[in-house]
Amino acid sequence: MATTKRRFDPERRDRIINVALDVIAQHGVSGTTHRRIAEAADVPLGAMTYYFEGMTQLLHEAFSRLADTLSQQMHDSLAKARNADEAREALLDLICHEVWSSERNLVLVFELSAYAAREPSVRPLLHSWMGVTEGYLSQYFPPTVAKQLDSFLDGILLRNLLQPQHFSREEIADAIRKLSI
Amino acid sequence: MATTKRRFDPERRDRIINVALDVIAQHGVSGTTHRRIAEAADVPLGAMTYYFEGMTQLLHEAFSRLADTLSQQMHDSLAKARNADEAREALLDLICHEVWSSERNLVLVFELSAYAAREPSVRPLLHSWMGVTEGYLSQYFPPTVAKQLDSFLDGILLRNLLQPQHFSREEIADAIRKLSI
Amino acid sequence: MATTKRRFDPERRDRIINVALDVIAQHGVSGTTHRRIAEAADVPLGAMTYYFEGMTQLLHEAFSRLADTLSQQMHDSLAKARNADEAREALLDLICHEVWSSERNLVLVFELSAYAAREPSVRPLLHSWMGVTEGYLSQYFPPTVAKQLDSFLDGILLRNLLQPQHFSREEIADAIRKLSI
Amino acid sequence: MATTKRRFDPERRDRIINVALDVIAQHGVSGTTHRRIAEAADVPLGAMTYYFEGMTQLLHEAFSRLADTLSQQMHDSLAKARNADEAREALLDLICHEVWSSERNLVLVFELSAYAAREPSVRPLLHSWMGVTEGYLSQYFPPTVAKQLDSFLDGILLRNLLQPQHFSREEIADAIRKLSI
DNA sequence: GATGAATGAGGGTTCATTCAT
DNA sequence: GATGAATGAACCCTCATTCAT
Repeated sequence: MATTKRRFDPERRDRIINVALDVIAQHGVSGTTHRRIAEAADVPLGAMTYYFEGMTQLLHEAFSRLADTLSQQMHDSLAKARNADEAREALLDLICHEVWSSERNLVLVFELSAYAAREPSVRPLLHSWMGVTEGYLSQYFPPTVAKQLDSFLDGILLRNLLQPQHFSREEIADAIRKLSI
Repeated sequence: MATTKRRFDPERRDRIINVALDVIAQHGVSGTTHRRIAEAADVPLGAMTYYFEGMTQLLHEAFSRLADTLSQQMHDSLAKARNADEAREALLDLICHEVWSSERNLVLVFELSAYAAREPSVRPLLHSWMGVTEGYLSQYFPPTVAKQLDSFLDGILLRNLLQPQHFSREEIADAIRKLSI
Repeated sequence: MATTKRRFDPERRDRIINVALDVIAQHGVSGTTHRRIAEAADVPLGAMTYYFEGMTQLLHEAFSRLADTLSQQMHDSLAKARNADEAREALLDLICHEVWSSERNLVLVFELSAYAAREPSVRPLLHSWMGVTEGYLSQYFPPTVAKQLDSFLDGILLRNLLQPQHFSREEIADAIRKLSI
Repeated sequence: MATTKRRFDPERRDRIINVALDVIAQHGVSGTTHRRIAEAADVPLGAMTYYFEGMTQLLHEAFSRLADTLSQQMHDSLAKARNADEAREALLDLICHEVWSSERNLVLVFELSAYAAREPSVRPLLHSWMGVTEGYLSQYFPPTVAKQLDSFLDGILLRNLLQPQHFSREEIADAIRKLSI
């Protein structure tokens, strides 16, 4: 068969990382094994420790990529705002539609958080994307308000994942307004 | 032999559950094994599946106890409030001192959240304690405000765990005030 | 509940043995455990080692009972024969209908045989019922013929268990006739 | 360290199967464990599930090999017969000397039979070698006679294993003659 | 550079058996 | 006499990792 042939695949390392995130999202860190990733990525088992020092390093790289992706997506959403009103609107869009509408990302953020909670060396990854919102917001709001808005945002995410009925856009808009008057 | 004696320890099942939470807090769900729990609880390995149907049931019971404990602690903090002002103050205390000052609980909440994200059957556990705050707050504030305050609270928790420098009590009080005017 | 009450059950030991045979028939010696028997017999687990020295003794007693039962059934079938012709007919009935029509017995005989093959101390159990036929037959046929008939009978049993399409009564009758002319 | 060396042993899988049969012969299916086989085959425990899907598959392969071996041995014994007389003689040799003189094989056949009695998926293995004799015999005798002879043969085997004093060659020859006149 | 074969440590779980009651 | 609670040994199996190729 043709497909059995050894493929030249220079981006294999990259693909493994992405697949690893999929596996984490589906089975949790606890259910993430070399074997499962290798199979899902259609890569020989030996490749796992060939490309990565060990499971720990692989997890770090995967979570690192997650943080980058999230940061980038948030950047894309918030960068176009040019005043406080547009920032509020961008924030609203961010929560309701774009980044966080994907359950995969939400789940991964929890896995990352739980992992970071026990592994201080990964905490910077969390700061990297958790700080993005605050950074952009502080262009238009005082630092304290930016922090408050950011915290509220995070709280919404938590609820959205875990509660069946989501916040309405109106309720969120109202809170943003009150916090940032 | 002296050490061969059968021990009489009627609260062993209970203790195992508590120890299990410790192990989860320390090693994560992914690092939680029968063997580790048994050793930490000073209990023979065979006791694990003697007292619990399997690892799954043990995790469920452990998380269930966590949810109960949290609910109870939050109840104790919030129940004494008798008007909106006291509710605000109680909320503030809750965040800054009591329940959430323990890193153990914070970590466990993340583990529970990540676990619940993939295991719908445990989600009710999350609702059970996440709803407590909202319930009490809605005695003194309109429903929407109660939800907003609750979300803000959750966001604070997330930050407190993951960011080195915590919110100041003043900043939190300010946000609560603005959201609940 | 009424059924939970401790019953006075003087024949419990007996019942356990019978149930043990059922369990062996269903799961094989390899799948026969104290727990399974206790559950099937509706008897506390502790009773198993209370009534029986150990698994080995229990197996011996169970197989012993099997041998007795088989001997008795064969006796009942063959004892009424009063001449060579009736003996032939009884033999035929034995094979086609009575004892060996039950798959349970066939299966148990194989389990017993396999067990006896490795455990010389149980072999006498096999002789006890395998000798019955030969004993009765030797009343009407020369010793060699009796042995030949008996062997043929055993071969038929083996085939009946393992082959889908059984011998016809006619074919068996023919063989019996030829061997015992 | 010297003993840490990875061994190159291309026929290991094969050897494991053979050793598995030895273990079954010695301890029965019920006493056959990965550990015992691994030790007897001088192979690490992990190799058991590396080479075989699980215990079930290993048992199937082992019994499958047994059936093949038996078929082959019987084939070798019977194929050279060129007429009814030589077939009778070959059959006699088969019973008295060659295949069935090994107690190991006899024991294994009982284990296989008992196993097959509860596991329909292995029954074809039994047919494969039980049919060999009948196949060869039917070249020289009518179908019914072939079946009768085959059954008689099987009965002899059963007795040979379980009874101390074996049939004499003369008695067997006599029975064969009478059945196949 | 890349991989499939192989391993040993450790995973969850089952079990016959013991013993205090 | 009888039992339920409890145990430790052994079970099958999975895994990250190593190493010869």
